[in-house]
Parts: sequence; structure tokens; C-alpha cells
Amino acid sequence: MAPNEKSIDQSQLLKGVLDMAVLAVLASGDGYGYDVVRRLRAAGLVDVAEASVYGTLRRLFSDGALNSYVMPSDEGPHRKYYGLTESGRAHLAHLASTWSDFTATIDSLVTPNDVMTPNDKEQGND
Amino acid sequence: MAPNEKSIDQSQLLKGVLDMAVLAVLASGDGYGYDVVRRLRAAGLVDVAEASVYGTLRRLFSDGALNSYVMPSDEGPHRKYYGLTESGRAHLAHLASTWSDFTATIDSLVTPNDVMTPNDKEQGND
DNA sequence: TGTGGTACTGCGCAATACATAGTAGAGTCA
DNA sequence: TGACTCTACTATGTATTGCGCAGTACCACA
Repeated sequence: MAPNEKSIDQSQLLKGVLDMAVLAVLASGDGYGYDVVRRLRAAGLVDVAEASVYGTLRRLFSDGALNSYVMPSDEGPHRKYYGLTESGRAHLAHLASTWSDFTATIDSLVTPNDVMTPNDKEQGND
Repeated sequence: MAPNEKSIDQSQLLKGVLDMAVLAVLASGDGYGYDVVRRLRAAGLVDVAEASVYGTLRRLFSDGALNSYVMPSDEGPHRKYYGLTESGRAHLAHLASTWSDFTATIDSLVTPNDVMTPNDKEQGND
């Protein structure tokens, strides 16, 4: 088993969460694709792929969650900045709420420390 | 927004997590497909589809994470019980660890630096 | 005989993260 | 000048996987 197996799993875990992660990053300041990638990696999503982020940005933009404007750069090609719209902010709040509920549910499933009835095991289900 | 929008999002969030959820359910006792579905729903995954669970069980089985045995039932057709193998238990531990890291990362992204800073702002990061 | 609940299987679709390759601007260096 | 690197973005195709839907089969009950 390779030590980077965790990274592989992360690809699947990211499904449905990248949107939220990108919105969260942009909530703390407008950014362009390349920059968002670096911010996500700095935050711990070290294996996130550029194609995934650019794809997500385009999807969110055409969804109305983001607006965008182009700025020239003297370090390279122009930069297409993205920022949250009102709808995007609402979307982020919605996703965060869903995420919170979801993780609570999963955690309660995975955590062996039972939520209750510490003593007796349920008698045989037929 | 329809009240079941959250359920729709959950389909994507489940990616990569259903394996863990199913293993977690079986860690607390062998079970057959139909039963696992009900246990997952009872735990809060109310919209999980049968096809997803059966597919996951088959995948985990051919992966060596589960063993299986058939038991007759007088309530209907036979039941194909599944139980964790050693490998399955290790897999569950691995997934749980990955999940824990992942949620910590995402939470730190979504939760602004300080849980709440009503109006004293920290200096803007670039 | 028909209806409904239980229990499982198979096919095909949809969403999405990613690999890969390509375009293009700007700087460095031989 | 040409090759190379870094930055910045785009397009295409693929793999994974959850799910919808249809089908099979067993049993109970009216």
C-alpha cells in the first residue's frame, strides 16, 4: 500500500465539497484560478488538481454564484478574478449547513462510542 | 429552495464515504443488504438508495473487505449476510482516519479564522 | 389470483475530480 | 534569437461511484 493512498481517497471525498471549498476561499477575498489552487493547497488540500479547480470555478460562475473580471498582470498572462455574488454567499451558507449535518451523521456512524445505551446490546434482530 | 435540496447534495457528499458508512454499520454486527440500508437510514442517511448499498457491498466483498454467508428466512427470500474481514476492519480504520483529516481540513477552510470576529478585523491578507 | 413487503441483481446514466495536452504571455540565459 | 521555465487558463476524455429503474424471486394474506 502506497503511503499516498489517502490522497487517492481524497479524490472521492472531494466530490461535492470542492464547490464549498472554492467558495470558502473566495469568501476571504477575490482570487483567480491559479491563486485559488495555491490557497486550497496551503489550506491542506495538497493534491487538488488545477483542472478540478478551474472546472469548479467555471461551473460556479455559470451557476451565478461567482462574478468575474479580468486584470492584467506583469508577471505573466492576464488573470481572471472571481468573486462571490450574493447568490454565491447564500450557496456557501447552504453548503456549509449541509456539510455540517452530513459530517455529524457520518461521525455518529463511524464513532464506535455509541451515542447511547452503553450497557446492553440490542437483542438479535431476526 | 426546495426542502430536499440538501438530499440532492448528499448524493455527491456520499462519494467515497458510503464505503466507510457501510463498513461502520457492519462493524456493529453482520447484516444483509436490505438491513444495512435500513440501518443507514435510521442513522440519518435517509436518502441512501438501495442500489448504492448493494453495489457498495459487492464492491467491498470483491475487495476482500467483507465475507458473506447466506441464511434462509421465513419472512421472504434468503438473506446474504456480510461481515467484516480483518482486511475490512483495517480498511475501515484507514478510511476513518482519512475522513477525520479531511473534515478537519475542510472545516478549517469553511470556518473563518476566528469563529466569530464581529467587527474587529484582522489586517487583510493579500 | 392479485397485491404488497422482502431481498437481491443488472443496466445505464449523471455528476465530478482528474490526467493530459495545448495555448499564450513574460522573464531568464546561452 | 531560440530554448526553457513559470504563470495562467482552456479543452477533451476517462474513471469512479451513487442512483434510477426494471426485473427476478420468495412469502403472506385476502
